[in-house]
Amino acid sequence: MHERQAPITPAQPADPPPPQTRVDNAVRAITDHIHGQSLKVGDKLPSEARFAEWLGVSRTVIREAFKSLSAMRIIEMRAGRRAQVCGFDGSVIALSLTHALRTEQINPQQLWDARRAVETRTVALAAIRRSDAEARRLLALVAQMHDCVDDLARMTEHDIAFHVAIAEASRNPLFPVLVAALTSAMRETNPMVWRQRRDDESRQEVVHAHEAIAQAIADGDPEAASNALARHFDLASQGLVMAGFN
Amino acid sequence: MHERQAPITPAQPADPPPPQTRVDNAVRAITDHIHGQSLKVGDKLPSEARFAEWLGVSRTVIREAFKSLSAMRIIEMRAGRRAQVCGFDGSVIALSLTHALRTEQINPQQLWDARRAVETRTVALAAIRRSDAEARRLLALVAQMHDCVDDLARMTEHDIAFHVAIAEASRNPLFPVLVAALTSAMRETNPMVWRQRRDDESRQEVVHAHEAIAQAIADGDPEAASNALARHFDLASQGLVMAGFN
DNA sequence: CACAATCAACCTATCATACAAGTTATTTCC
DNA sequence: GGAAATAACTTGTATGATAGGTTGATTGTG
Repeated sequence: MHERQAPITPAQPADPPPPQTRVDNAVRAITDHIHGQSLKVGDKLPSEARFAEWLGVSRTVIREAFKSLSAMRIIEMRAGRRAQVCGFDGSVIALSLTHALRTEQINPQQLWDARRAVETRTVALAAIRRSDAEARRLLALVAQMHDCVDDLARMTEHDIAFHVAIAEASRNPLFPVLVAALTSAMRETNPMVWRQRRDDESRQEVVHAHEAIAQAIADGDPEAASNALARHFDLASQGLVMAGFN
Repeated sequence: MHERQAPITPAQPADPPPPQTRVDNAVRAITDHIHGQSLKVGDKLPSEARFAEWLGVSRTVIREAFKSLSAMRIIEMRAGRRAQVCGFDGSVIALSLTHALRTEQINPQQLWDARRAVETRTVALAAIRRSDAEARRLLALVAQMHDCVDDLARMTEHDIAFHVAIAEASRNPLFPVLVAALTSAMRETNPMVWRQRRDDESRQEVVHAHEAIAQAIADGDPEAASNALARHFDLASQGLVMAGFN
């Protein structure tokens, strides 16, 4: 009779841990190299052949290891030149989330809630830390949104740009990345929500919500910014329900 | 004289977009297949050979595409059996963040701030939505922390488990993933912070902060939970400064 | 000497083939 | 009918070859 707390995460049927392949080892060796040599963004890695020799495996193995790291945007590969350490962006996270959405492991509602958590902080920080140029830029972005309430694609891009711009003004490089990832993962579901707002008035309402956020940030009022953001997200949530997500 | 708004993101030297390789195409074809066939977690993919035939490329190309997707945990590969669609977990995000930390694209302070943003919401939601079993579990986890203030490794694992458990109680599957990712990315820097707290008293202080959070959640008091969390993060921030990050 | 064209060396992208080893479905034997 | 042997398939790795991109050195020229 084994005592054990009911685990929240239902102990998976526990496939025995997949045996480490040579590619796995190579991946570790390569990341260790990057870390060990303190390589920074843009630094070049040794060639595939070199690693193959060092690790005593075929180039095939190194190739797959490189590709793995390239997929995770840890390195960047291009024909002819040596791989180099890659800059940090949200695309991996975005892809991961997109896949989770498509396979119904999470739903849009939950994604919006995560955005709410993150952006509640970014707007507040932005209101405090934004530069004047950033304030102007936010207002300009909102102005542009007015012009494309009927162009779904452009609207979406402006929307993403707006929220990322706020995150940038928060002066924490992690936030633009997270916001970009969470937002762009919604690219596939957002159109359905937007289509719920048929009349112009209803659409302008959304733009006005953005306007209020931009204004509050420009005013340097974190409280007002949070409130405006909350209103924006409530609108979105309302749209989600109308579109049949819940 | 070209007019243009000063871009916040310093327009990179703009390498021309890397030409699409066959592997890139294969990756897209495979994800399209998953999406198109509405494959769900655990579903099997066609064999590498099949894809190679369909796309008219060598198995090498498909292999690297598979490995890419496997690195992003979109599929899972194991010798002998066909690849299957993979479940969503935070390990990709965690790896991405770890790499960003190591290459000094972000710093621990910023990571903590992102956690603060996310967890401020998870504790509040947990206080509202937690089941009784989850409340008991949280209190039990804290109790275990008392016993290992001198065992850095166990402490770290308990700490992560605690915060993830809260995120699970928030009933949004995205949150455990995000929290796990953000938390475990700190595995490398946390020890340095912890070592700043030499005396037992100072360490118990940290445990007590956790205790307060768990109690507030058990009491179903979101306000108190947020406050307790804020206190916990202030303590951590203080530790970061002592350890020389800022 | 500066500068541009040329070339050699190196590197990645892809292919074809081969074989070992792990999994799964089938068949065979008791 | 059930268990063991086996066939068919699949992934993991190796080898060797070639095409095409990149880079830096060389060379020729104004």
